[in-house]
Amino acid sequence: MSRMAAKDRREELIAAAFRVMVREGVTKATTRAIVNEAKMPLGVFHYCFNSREELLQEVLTRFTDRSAEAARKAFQEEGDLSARVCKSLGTFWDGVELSPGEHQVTYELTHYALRQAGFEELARRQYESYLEVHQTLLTEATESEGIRWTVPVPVLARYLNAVLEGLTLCWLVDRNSEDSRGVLRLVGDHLLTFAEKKE
Amino acid sequence: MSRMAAKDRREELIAAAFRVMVREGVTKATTRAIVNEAKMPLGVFHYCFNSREELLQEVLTRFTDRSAEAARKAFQEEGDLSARVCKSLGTFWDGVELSPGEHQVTYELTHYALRQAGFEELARRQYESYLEVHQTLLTEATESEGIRWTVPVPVLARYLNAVLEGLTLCWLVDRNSEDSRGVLRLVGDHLLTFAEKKE
DNA sequence: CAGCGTCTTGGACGGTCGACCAACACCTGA
DNA sequence: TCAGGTGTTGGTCGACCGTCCAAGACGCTG
Repeated sequence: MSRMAAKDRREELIAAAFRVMVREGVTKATTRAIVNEAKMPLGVFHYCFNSREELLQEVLTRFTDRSAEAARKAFQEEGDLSARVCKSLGTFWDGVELSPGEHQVTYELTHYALRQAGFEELARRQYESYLEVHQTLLTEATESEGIRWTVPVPVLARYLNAVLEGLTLCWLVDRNSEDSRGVLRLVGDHLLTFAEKKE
Repeated sequence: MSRMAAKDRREELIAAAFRVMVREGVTKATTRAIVNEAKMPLGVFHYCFNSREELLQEVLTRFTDRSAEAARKAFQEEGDLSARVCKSLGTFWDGVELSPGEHQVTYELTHYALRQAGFEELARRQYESYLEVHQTLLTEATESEGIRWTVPVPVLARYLNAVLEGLTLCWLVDRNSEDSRGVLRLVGDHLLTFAEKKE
């Protein structure tokens, strides 16, 4: 194998682990499966990582950041509040249907973290990040649209997060897009009822 | 060990597996952990089950039935529609906070089933059951309250399922009861806006 | 009592896993 | 040039896993 800095190999291993997880699930992402995906000999693994858990930690935080980034990108800037909410939800959902595996893995990682001693904090950070993104976007809308929310923003954020996560999970199982989008419309309209013109 | 019919041992093993999963997670429920929990020698396992997967199948379907039963029980029969919806959601939530482990396992089993070749159908049946319970209860309310829903019942059922599952998942991670109950109130009120007096 | 299903048990097999290590190859700077 | 830090490699270790089996114990029936 051509010589490569340990740092670079770490990144490639993380990317390989990412692919394996999306394709086959978290439990199947063994050290051997990962180095095989990266086309590296097994010995490389523990030269770059102290343990498999260290890799998993890294992957989980990247997934979390990735989700947050995707959510932020889904947030539309143009049009009136109604159009923006509708578009944002639609864009989020397109992402789900486009890459179901990635979303599936985020759930698996959460449950893995909840059961792994010393990993609970990572799961907590994951959901803290989710909620924070929703809060930020809700608050941003407040300023740019000249409205205020008639319900506490943390509650609204949790509501949105719950619906989106629950809906995604259900779709991952039964793939019923039509009803799912119906729910999305329901929630979008519902959200608008909490927006009140300022003054 | 005292003599016992294979059928009875099966039930005890299923119950033991149930306990191990709730306590330590699905992946930790190995054949050895299960027979140990049941205080039986290892050999018993494959005398009662053809494979570990056969046990898991059994446990998953029981969990599914159990959830459906719990949901049906949470459905309140007394009072007007508003009080019933409010009480039902409250009862469901009390169940979540009372036994988080059980709910956590249902998610783990879902994701396990989605990744296991030949098990996808079980996961599908699980969520089909969830949705069906919601539909049934919504339709029941239709008749006993003399109303009709202004939104297709399957969409409403999926909405409820999504919120409850997503909210539970989020709570399992961050244990924020206050905001969770706030969301529940939001959703309860929202649901009522879809009820329309008949004629 | 003998015979025969049913149940019990401890041990063993092959496989996979995370982790580790000694030996070697390479590159750089003194 | 050569010594020492850095990267590479294949093999190996002990642990744990699901599964299987032989040998025997039990209890009913004829």
